[in-house]
Amino acid sequence: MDQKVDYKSTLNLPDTPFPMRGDLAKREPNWVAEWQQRKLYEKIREKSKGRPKFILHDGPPYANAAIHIGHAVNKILKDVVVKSKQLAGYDAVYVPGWDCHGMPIEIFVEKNHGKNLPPEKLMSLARAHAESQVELQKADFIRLGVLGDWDHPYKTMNFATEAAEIRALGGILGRGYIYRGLKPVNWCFDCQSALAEAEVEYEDKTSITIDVGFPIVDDGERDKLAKAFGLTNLPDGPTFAVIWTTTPWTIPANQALNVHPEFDYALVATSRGHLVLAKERVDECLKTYNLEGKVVAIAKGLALERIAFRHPFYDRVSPVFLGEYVTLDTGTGIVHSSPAYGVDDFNSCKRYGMTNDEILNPVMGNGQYASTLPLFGGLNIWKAQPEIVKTIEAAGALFQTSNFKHSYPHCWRHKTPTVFRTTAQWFIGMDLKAKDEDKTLRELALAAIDATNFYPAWGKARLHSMIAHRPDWCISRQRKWGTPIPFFLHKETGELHPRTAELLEQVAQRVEKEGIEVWQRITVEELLGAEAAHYDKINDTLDVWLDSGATFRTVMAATPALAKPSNDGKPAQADLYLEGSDQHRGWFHSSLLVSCALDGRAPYESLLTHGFTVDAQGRKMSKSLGNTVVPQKISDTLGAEILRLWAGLTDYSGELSISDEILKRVVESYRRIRNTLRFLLANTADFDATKDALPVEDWLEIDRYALLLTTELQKKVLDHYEKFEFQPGMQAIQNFCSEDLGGFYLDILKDRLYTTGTQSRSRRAAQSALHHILQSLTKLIAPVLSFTAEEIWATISPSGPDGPESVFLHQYHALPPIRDAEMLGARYTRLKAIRSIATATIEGAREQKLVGSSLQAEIDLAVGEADMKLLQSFGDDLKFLFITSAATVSAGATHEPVVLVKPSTHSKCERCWHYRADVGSNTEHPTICGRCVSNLFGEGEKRFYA
RNA sequence: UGCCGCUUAGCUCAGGAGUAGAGCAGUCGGUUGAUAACCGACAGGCCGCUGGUGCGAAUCCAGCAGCGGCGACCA
Repeated sequence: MDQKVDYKSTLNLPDTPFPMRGDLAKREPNWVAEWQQRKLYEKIREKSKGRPKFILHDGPPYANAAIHIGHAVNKILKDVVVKSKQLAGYDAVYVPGWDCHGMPIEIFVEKNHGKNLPPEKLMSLARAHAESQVELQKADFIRLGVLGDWDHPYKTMNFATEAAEIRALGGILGRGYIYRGLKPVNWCFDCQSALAEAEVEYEDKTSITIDVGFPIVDDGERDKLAKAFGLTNLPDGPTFAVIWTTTPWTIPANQALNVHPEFDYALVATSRGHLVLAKERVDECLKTYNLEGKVVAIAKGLALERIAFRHPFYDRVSPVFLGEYVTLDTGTGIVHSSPAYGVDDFNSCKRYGMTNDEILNPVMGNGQYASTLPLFGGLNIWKAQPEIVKTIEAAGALFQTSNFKHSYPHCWRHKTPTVFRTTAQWFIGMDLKAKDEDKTLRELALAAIDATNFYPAWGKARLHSMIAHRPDWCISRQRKWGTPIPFFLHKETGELHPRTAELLEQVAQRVEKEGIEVWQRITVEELLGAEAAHYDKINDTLDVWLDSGATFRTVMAATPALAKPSNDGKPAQADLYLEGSDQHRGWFHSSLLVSCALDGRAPYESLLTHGFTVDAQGRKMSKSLGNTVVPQKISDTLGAEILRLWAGLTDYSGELSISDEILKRVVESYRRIRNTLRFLLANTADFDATKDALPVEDWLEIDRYALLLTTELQKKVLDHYEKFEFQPGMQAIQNFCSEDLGGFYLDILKDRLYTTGTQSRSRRAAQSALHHILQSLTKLIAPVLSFTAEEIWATISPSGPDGPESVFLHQYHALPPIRDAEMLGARYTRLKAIRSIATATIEGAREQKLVGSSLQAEIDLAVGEADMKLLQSFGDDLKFLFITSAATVSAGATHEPVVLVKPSTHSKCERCWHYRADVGSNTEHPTICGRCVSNLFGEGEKRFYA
């Protein structure tokens, strides 16, 4: 053996086709395509038959425009939940859905094809547009690695769903919750429709404010006013009740003035006559009016009741009504009341006996004054405001005008200011009781909230207070692209047709076949025959929030895959609804009300909420700030896997911040996890668990300890997953890879894996442990790092005739039990403490250039009695634990171990790199040590601990 | 304006009355048999601010600030 021997080739070095770099952006689309081609979702369903179902019912995104980061977060979290439940042994079904009716699509169609299209034309264009948007978003969702029944998603515009919604409407009506009422409702002039609470958002708006004087009507009223102020006569000259408003456009509809019964009102003498103002507001008002004034008399608001003033420019009387809602914060303490355009105004006027017919409503649905309105007919109300101010001024009634910035309701679709407008609408009454219920709908909903689990817990208080305070739900819309409210009203009485339930079913059957468009074609005669002459057909549509709010019934209960067995005759609840926190007033809310109206309980057992995405500074994402992060771009550069890991590593209960730096950190985390898994793969490449695995009892001690750490990790992570806490789970995995594996077990293990006999017990024991760790970790990361887990799985279990196997067809790994867990934990906890002292000391020696690699060092550990016993118990294997060439133990003077490091004086074994006295002891192999000779040609070294 | 939540190292997050923690990033070094990887050491924090109760507060209490959310009839 004179020739140089290639000992390196005798080592068992890592070997794997699994690349170090994921090349995610490029390779992910292949996985996605493969999942689709192999019908993975269906295979999982097949395999899970008979297991308990876990239903995460998808909240339908609105079918409009490409997805943004918020959509991505939501879908990824849903996917992580579903997969974690699937791996936990459930049949975790996921049927994605889309919200397809409603304004944005209708607006889109109007923009592109013009207004005033024939209804059926509009609807077919809307349907086609919605369909295209569903496809667009679907592709983006699939690209994120989300598994679901993408071939059979639900759409609220499916004929069957539309029909089911009409039946649900019938159900709610049948239970007695629906009524028609004349009320002020939120109104958007751009929608030309009523809006629900959830469709209104507050934005800053600058309004024109005016202070307007309403002159006292006549001598009779002057006397009453004098009396109210305890005067015998009202002083001569003009007398005004002065009001302040931020909505001059409501002045033409003014029909009353409101004062607070308890407040003091002053009669103030000024150069412009006598003014009635709240006493507390006098000084400030006079200042703004630039007037000197003197309080002549004081009266309680109560005394002013029903005294009549005159409208500033119309020949009309405006009486004083009492209102508790009047405040003294701003204004004059007197509020002008236009019952058609304010909730309080409406209520107080009704209380004073005003009939519906008496309420003036000169503003049309499009925001213009009716042509019949004197002075301003045909004008847009916002544009008319300066004119109104001028008119008031010309009438000598204007005391002040200025601009005022305040928070004001806006349409969340159009972003334009909304108003309250009194119209006849259909409502679901919050405080109504069904015939067989002793609780009101509101009470039912509150009780249902109590019975629901919230993640995080504060969601409960939030939804509770919303439901407790919300007004009745206005469910009718004056639009076309929506589920019709197919009612017939009696022309004289305004009553619903007595056979409404039956008629609804007839319409539902038609809709089931022809879609909601059919309502446009159905004539009154067709359904009512001879009665037709007495009935009007309603053309309102339903609020889209009812579409999505009813999906637990129209979709979940109607889709066999989503239906869980029910034990009480009512459809089973979903296990979970998971949406952004804005859905407390959206889908969580509407679903709760519809479900309580129909079934008297919530449609879900648990609610999970996540926050919104913000940038690194915590600012909201907005196009104008230029801080938006586009999911498609991340998928195409870093890979969707990075976005998934970002979601998994972020505490989603608050805001989720994302930025380039944050993503960079996520990429680092990804590499760490990926490379650890790669090492496990590479060192078990020649290991066939079915043939080579050793029972735990035959492993070396440190292998059992590694198994113990893995068992603890898996338990911890699964406990977190159970509570939908992915961030701490993923962080634990990351730490496990760095600390327990990279920094300890794997580092120590390399010598044994590489140098001992390929099939030796020592090596097979290590591989047995690595096998279990790999199995466990791969499945633990799979919910979040789905692509990577699948790639690992394909490496572990190569393709069968059916293509590569999927990790998602499996469950979390069942780790073998460990008998001596407690003892192992104690031993190695102390060992690691001693080890960190040793590594620090070796580092010191390295700095002094005494040693380079730790294998150049020999250490002596001077320790106390207990530690001595511990360390000696490792016998000859002790050095392996410290990755030194030798490790001895001696009695130390102190309790704390003292480590002595010296460079080895022996030669370095060419093969195992240990410095040993027996290098060259075998003359046939002069450059390697006795240990290597034995491992290569003899019985192999005996190891028991490491 | 009211209520709720958050505020700990450059980043993501733990901890929760008793001498500040992890991972990643940074710096330095080792290794070159996980190599665009791996190992080690080091450095880095008035634990948002101000008070209070404790022997002792990042931790409990009060107030304030910033950020976020929700609510609000400002006619």
